[in-house]
Amino acid sequence: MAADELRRHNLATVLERVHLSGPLSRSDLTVTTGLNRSTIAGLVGELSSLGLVEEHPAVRSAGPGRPSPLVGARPESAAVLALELSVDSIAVATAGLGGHLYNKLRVARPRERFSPRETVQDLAKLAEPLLASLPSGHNLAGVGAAVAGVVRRSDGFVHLAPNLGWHNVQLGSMLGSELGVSERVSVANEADLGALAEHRRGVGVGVGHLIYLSGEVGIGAGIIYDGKPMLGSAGYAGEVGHTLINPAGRRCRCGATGCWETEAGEMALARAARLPASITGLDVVRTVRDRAETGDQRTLAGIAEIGRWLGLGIGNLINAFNPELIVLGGIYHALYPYLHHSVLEGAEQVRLDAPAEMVEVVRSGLGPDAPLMGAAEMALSAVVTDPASAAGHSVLAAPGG
Amino acid sequence: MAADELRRHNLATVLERVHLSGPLSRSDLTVTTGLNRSTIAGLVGELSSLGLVEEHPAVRSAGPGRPSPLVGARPESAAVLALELSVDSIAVATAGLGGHLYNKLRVARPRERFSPRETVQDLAKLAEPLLASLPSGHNLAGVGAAVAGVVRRSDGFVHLAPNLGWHNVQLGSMLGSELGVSERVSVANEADLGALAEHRRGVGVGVGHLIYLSGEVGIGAGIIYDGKPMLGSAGYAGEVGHTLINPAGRRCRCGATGCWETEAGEMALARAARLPASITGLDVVRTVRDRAETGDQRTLAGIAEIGRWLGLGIGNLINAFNPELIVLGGIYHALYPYLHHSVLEGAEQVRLDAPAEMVEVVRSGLGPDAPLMGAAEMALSAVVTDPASAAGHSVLAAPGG
DNA sequence: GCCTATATAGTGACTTCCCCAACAAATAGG
DNA sequence: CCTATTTGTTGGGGAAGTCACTATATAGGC
Repeated sequence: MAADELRRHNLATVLERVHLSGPLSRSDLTVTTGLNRSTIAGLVGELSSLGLVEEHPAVRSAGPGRPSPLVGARPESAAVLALELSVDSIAVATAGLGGHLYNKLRVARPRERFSPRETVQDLAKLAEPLLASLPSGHNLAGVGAAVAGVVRRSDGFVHLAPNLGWHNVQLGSMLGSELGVSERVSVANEADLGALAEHRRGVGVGVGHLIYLSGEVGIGAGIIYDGKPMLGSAGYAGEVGHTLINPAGRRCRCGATGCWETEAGEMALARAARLPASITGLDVVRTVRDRAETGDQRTLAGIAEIGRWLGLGIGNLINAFNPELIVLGGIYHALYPYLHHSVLEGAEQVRLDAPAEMVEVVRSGLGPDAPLMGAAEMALSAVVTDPASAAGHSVLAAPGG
Repeated sequence: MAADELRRHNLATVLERVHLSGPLSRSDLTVTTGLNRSTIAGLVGELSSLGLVEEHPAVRSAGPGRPSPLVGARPESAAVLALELSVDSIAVATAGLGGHLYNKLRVARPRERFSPRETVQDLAKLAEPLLASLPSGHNLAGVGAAVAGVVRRSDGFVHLAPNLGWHNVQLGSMLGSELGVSERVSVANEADLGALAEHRRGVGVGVGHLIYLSGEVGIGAGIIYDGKPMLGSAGYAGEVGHTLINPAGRRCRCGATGCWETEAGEMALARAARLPASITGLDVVRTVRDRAETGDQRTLAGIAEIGRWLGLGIGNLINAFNPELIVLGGIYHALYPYLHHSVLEGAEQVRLDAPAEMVEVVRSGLGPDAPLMGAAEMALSAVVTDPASAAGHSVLAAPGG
């Protein structure tokens, strides 16, 4: 490691703590980073002169001694635009350093096939007022997008998004040109970003190893390994929807037989809950939940059945990844109260070599917005990782919205 | 990161290159580390004075310019003892920094239940002559052990080793006291170490993401993620033998139904190849291979069947981990020529969202010794990771064997 | 209200480590 | 034998973190 990387690394460490944990006193920073007081002073000073953090006089005084000023992130120093392209809706949000959420907007969409161009234009229209209402003097540091599909991170190329009907779409560059953003448009898989969001702002804060399961039409997993997103060699890790779990099962839309999502996904739910074929799309989960609320036995049994299959697959994931936490998002978040018993039952059916009490299965803390929040966090990461070079660079090609 | 960690980190980087790639010229080191010539000179000098590396005059002269001396690891500066506790054999080896193998000894064992104490004593007896024949002036830097079981790394506690009939064994400390070694006895899972070995010395050199499959009685996976062993939160990642793959399948020894190893493990092989029940243990694979060599159709069909199941599970792992390489060890190494077609067939049956040509399935390069070599590498890692503090510390409580 | 103990910030000297530039050394090729 | 090229060596310089000392601000006891 070169000498200048040391400084960058330490700046990033300090900014990351402040970004993730909220305002911290300088002495907190000394303790948690292990760096010297003088060093922290220098680092905070530099971050402060970059405009990324602000020092406030200490508020609460906890015991004797000179009070330590609080170091807090300045949200407007790095604002980002977060986008979500999901099966049933698109959403936009603006957020700032420190996790501050300025605004959020979600619009339902029918499950028709929208072309990439239409979708990108719709997103830009949604984003316009949000960008315009950002505080003056803000600095747009980047754009992040969550897509329900298989994405190459390096350039935001969408290999495949079956539920959007997309195939080989240059989404990254399309978003960049439509939004008038010159660089730093990052695109990632919905589940991966859900995992990131839950790890940073949701139920997974402080948990080093977790798996987020995004159940929409299919099933996707986002994996946090040792506190960092685990993407695999090309970014396709966690594509678990079509893992084989039941060779004697039903035929999947993908052509194979017995894929996990065929047994535990939305279509399996509709079938197990005996919904009429007329109910489709978002209405599947809505109807199932409504009926479950009334205590309808047939529905509850159907939920339990897909819960069991979900649990079996979760057991497999636990054996493979040894996580501390499984976070259920998407439709599993919506149905969690009726689902979690059978999920645990299914998971316990798979023999675990690790003591079972080491894993917890919980409901997503951020709910349907997890991927969107993850997109914001991803965009903010560029600033946090390299504060010195990222600060002050606005990403807009031309001023104005 | 504190200031002194920088030096340690750079020393480790240089020593690691030399350890893994063999003798390198100083200018190679400058290029690959990105550090300055002067810095490399200083680092090499320090490693040299610690006795860990040696400089030799440049041999081959490749073009004009002043020849760059070669920096090579000194094996005797950090020798290690590697142990393997496997289902059908135990093995010991001595190796030195740079991957130099001094000696190796493997002894077959019947598949009876040996107590931990017996086994440890046998290992110590095997190790004695190897330790005695190490070059004088050697420095025993540590001991590494590979076990076919679920191991807690921190203290070498064996939770479960079904094929050894063990349960909650303090293997680490038992080995330490039996060998007269005061510290640095590390114990790990066989498959994890197989993966490490293949990554460092086998077919996976230079491959950042690979999965090693160890097929003995059961199936275990060792995962290298981004060049580093992926252990999971508690070290139990890769325990894939009992992942569910066929709910309509046979009952597994573990009590569950349709575990992967029930469909693709050794017992499944014996059944599929229609071996008489009298053939057990090591003889299963031997017999199957012998019959396959003669072209026996029934045997070949049986191998193909378990190959297909193996491939299906591999497809699942590819979807979950997105590796670049799958390395087949254990019985799959032995049967590879008759197996690999059906494995690929099975893997292709699972739909991959990543382009399939990005994954390769290959035969282990180190064969049956992969876990043993991995144990050596694990023990050497302590020295490589922290050269300054590790050098010169011998691990033997008392001199002599 | 004042004093003391405690905890933390500020400051400047110091050390370590890496980088750089100039020079020296060793080789290939003409 | 000379030149171009590459690399080791050396000493100066700068950046970053550490340390010791001093200054400051609070809590709590008298």
